[in-house]
Amino acid sequence: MAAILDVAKLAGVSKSTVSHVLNNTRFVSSETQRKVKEAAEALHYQPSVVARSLKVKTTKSLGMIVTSTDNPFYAEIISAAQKYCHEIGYDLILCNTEKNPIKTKSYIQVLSQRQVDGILVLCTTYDDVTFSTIAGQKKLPMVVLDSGPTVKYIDKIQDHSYRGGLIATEHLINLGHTRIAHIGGPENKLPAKQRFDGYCQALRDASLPINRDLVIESDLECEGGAAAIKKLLSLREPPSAVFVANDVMAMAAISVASQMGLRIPEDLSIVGYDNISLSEYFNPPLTTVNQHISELAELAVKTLIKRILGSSETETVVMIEPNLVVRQSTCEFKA
Amino acid sequence: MAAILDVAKLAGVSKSTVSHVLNNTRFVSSETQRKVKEAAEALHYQPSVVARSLKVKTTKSLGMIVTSTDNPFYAEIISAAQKYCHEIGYDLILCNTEKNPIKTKSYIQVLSQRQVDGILVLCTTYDDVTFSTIAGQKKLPMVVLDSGPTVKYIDKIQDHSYRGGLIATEHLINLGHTRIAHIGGPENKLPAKQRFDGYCQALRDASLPINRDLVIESDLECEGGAAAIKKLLSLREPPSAVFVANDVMAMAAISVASQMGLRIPEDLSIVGYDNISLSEYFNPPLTTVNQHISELAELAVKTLIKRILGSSETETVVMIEPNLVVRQSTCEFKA
DNA sequence: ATTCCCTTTGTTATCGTTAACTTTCAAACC
DNA sequence: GGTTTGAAAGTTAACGATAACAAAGGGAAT
Repeated sequence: MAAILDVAKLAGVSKSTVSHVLNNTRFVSSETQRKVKEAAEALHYQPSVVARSLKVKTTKSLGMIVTSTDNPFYAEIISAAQKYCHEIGYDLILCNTEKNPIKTKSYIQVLSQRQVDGILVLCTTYDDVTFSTIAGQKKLPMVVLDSGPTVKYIDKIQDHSYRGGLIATEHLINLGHTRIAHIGGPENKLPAKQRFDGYCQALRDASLPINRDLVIESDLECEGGAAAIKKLLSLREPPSAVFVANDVMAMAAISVASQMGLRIPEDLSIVGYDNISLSEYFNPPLTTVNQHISELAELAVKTLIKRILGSSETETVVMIEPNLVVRQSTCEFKA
Repeated sequence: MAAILDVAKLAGVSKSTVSHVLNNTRFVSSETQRKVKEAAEALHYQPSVVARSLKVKTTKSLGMIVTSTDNPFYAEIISAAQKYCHEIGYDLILCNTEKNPIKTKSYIQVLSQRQVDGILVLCTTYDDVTFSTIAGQKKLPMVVLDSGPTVKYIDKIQDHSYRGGLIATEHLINLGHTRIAHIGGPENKLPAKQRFDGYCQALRDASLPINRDLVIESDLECEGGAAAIKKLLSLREPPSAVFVANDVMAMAAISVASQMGLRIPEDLSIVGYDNISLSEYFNPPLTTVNQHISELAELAVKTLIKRILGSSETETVVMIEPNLVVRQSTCEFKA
């Protein structure tokens, strides 16, 4: 591949002139500019970002660490983040930890060796203090999306899950339900905890009892949702509605409830959480809490970039307000 | 960040010795090894892959160009590809073209400037001859997954969509259906065309007529699937079964058919294609053609690496045999 | 004691950029 | 006419690794 020196020779100028015309970084006469551009064109010259990175000590690349890239919720965040990155001239290196702390550690090392300018951390289970240590030690900007406690050196963007849990449950209450179950995520994950708290608050506000038999802590995966709904439906007095902490569990729940002969929503109302794009086309279309996935992702990238560009304000945590989108998996309670 | 020279100084040896012990690339006395390792440890030394890349002219990174990263089928391929890449020490730079040729071009340029060692192209609509030209010109290894005609310089991995279309349709025929519709993908995409061909062949084999009213060319997205099923169901003589060219369209089809009062599968059997992980938990669980997504992705990466490592055999196209997984969205035809 | 060889480690050019520091040259000024 | 000034472009030292080449030193062979 042609290097800058080749272009310089062909154009009959020095390397630095080529660099300057291509980067518009100092005045060059239009005649020289023309020659340089023609030479670059003729040689199909592509500047080497690796050489450039070495010199300027910045790679214009970001790492993204995710527990699972094929879960639709994560996939949509990745998609939105990547899209925004490209718009502002950054590239994204994708890392999938599969909930494995060893892999997580390995990815952090890889990204650090690749000298990414910053890291986006999405809902990983790696112990957050370690992240903080690394962020502080290496001065590697990080922002956490969705999960993880507030921690030093790391900004955080998440949806306001407490509000989400609240409005989801209120919706069910307003429909006349009183036995409302909850299938939650791992309670050591903050958003899951907050959704549960919102659920509890809504019940309390309505003077409804919080029945521990009706809340199940699960894993945010289909399998967990399926297992949880089976448990709930085998109760002596099963719920008439359930608020599920994410869409894929909600879908699985609907699927197995249907298999068991229940009609959704007539016999059982279900509200999910996330508003992944498939929820609109589920059977029935899913009533769910909209997390504003792309806004979330975009804001995370923006925040990270700001940090990379040198902002040194203390860590911020931003919460995005969710809203309920009512579709057909919920309806009025009929005794 | 500490550089190799810092380590060398602290250990009291030369840069090359440090490099050699860290890379195990020539004999170093164990005493010296110890000193070097200790120094590296003490300084939290992380070698710079950008400097290394500049010197060795290889980045150990791959680009992945995809039309849409949040479609579950693509998301699962990306996930599998990324996972395998990491296992063999490569990193993945993700690029999402959103079917936009301008973006595609821009990504190719970005990846080339980043000196990725190779590119994985997934089902993009960018004109394939251009890809071929670039692959040949820049000597940038590429492999195409899923879509795109066979073209010079580029290996291709895909599932055997003709067989998939055949077995899906045979399944419906064996269940006694005779009015079998097809919702296909864009016919300029080879796998879509092949699935349709398989469908036709199965009908012919069973001496069933191929009814043009019953086949609809769509876009492989939910919206398209929804529109297509509406059209089919408004026919004077609607089908009793439909073979849909991918899972998300099949899901959308089931969803709207249900909304219109049809029971799935009693009133309408539907078979999808892909076997995305959600299909198992759809309502009802989807009968679908299993594309062996992770094998596909892994084989693509393997093929690309082989090319990168210098294999110069002529372009290969590998087809992976699909299989049918029968779940609950299909059943016997009852008049 | 000189030479040779082998083991172990050091020196240095290089990869392709960027940018600080020079240089060149012509017009303008006194 | 010589100095100043300023515009335009050139020289070169990094950036951080790798690896080809070189060298030092000790033991064995002559």
